[in-house]
Amino acid sequence: MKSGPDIAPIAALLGDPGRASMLTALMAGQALTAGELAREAGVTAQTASSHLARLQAGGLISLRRQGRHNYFALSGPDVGQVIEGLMGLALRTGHTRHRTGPAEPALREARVCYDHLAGETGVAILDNLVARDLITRDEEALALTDRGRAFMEALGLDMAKLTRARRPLCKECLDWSVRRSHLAGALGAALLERFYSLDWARRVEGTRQVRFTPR
Amino acid sequence: MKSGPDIAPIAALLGDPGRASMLTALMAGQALTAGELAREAGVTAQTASSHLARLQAGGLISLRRQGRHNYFALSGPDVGQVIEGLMGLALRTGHTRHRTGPAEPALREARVCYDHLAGETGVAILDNLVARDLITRDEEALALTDRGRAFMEALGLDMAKLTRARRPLCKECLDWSVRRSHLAGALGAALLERFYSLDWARRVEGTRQVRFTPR
DNA sequence: TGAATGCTTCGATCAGCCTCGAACAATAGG
DNA sequence: CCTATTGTTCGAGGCTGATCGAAGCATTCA
Repeated sequence: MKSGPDIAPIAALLGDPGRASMLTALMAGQALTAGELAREAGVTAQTASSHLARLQAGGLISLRRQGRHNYFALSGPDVGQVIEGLMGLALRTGHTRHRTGPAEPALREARVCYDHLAGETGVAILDNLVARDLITRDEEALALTDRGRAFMEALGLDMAKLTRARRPLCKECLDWSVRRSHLAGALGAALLERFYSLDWARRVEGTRQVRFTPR
Repeated sequence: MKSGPDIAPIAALLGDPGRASMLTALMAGQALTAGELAREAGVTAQTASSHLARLQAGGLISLRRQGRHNYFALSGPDVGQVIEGLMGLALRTGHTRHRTGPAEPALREARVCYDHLAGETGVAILDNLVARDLITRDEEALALTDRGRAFMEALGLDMAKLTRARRPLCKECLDWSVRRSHLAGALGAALLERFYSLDWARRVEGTRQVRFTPR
């Protein structure tokens, strides 16, 4: 009778607190070892191993063996998109985890959303780009202008390469903390990468925080 | 330690086959009674009642009592967005429900995605609008042109009212069947509504299918 | 080669919850 | 007022799955 994609098994994978913690940790975009993920989720190594095997079987994460370490990462940006969407839902429906922890203000300020910049800084950057007419935002839809393209090239981005990629260049990503959009897509990812290499920004080890140097 | 939104309880709500079926049925955008949802999910009324109470407690659906009927509907467009995202993930990771049912081709052709048009027809319409320069698509980001605005007004849409609404006017929504974007947002919803009132399209009772009259 | 580290598999336990039968409450219609 | 319809609550049964202890592989290092 029923047809089409079956969301229940995938949602069930996201529905366990341990697995949700692991996936949230992987939202930072970098691969983590099984041990790190176990500590992140607050479970023993055996339990984590079982969870990770299940997530991998479900196609949500990918495994890369390297010596005696097993590095796990999200299997694609779409996984991150769904998780961010769920975070927005969780916020709206009041499912917040315990009282607001100490690290939260910093996360609100600037954090990594899988592979691009999120938080108030991310939103501010997009606003700035729009104000300078480097990106047009017509009713929340984004497009890079010719001037914007030149600006990005001047910044050292290989726009031709970005355009060739199948991935959408500009994409809006709704921020669960600020409730406004920030820049995602191939351009968002490339920009953050460029910030790192220019040393305008640095990751805070082991978290999703991003700290900016005076710009 | 942990902070921020907690996605696990919400994902767990989506992770039960019965509840997933109910929510998928509600993706059609119209409110359904408890009995209809029970039939949709293939469970008894008692079981459905328990599921619905849980979904409501979780904030994913809203209840409206009307006589002896209880009408349930998704609590907002964001719920639909997340479900569509999960459908895309399910498709990519190969979680399809049984063999392709008889109704699937029709759903692929044209269906309702919460409140706007999806499927191959939806994608084709967006392509057409772009080709006629009524909407610009720069790297997958959408914006209505002045000509497009005039076109929509000529079609009988109250653009001033749509612009006033807080909801984004043009938004892209990734189609899980075609793997390309179709038009969502306030304009997408208004367009579908207009198709109905012009009798260019009709809903197939009890499904998400949309059948078009010769246009 | 032996020891240590990182991770997985196996087995057993236990809680959570999905399910439905039965009973109860509320509403519409005659 | 009585009955049919619709929906919820209660209780019991059954099953999946989360969890961890113990043991087994694989890899690195001395």
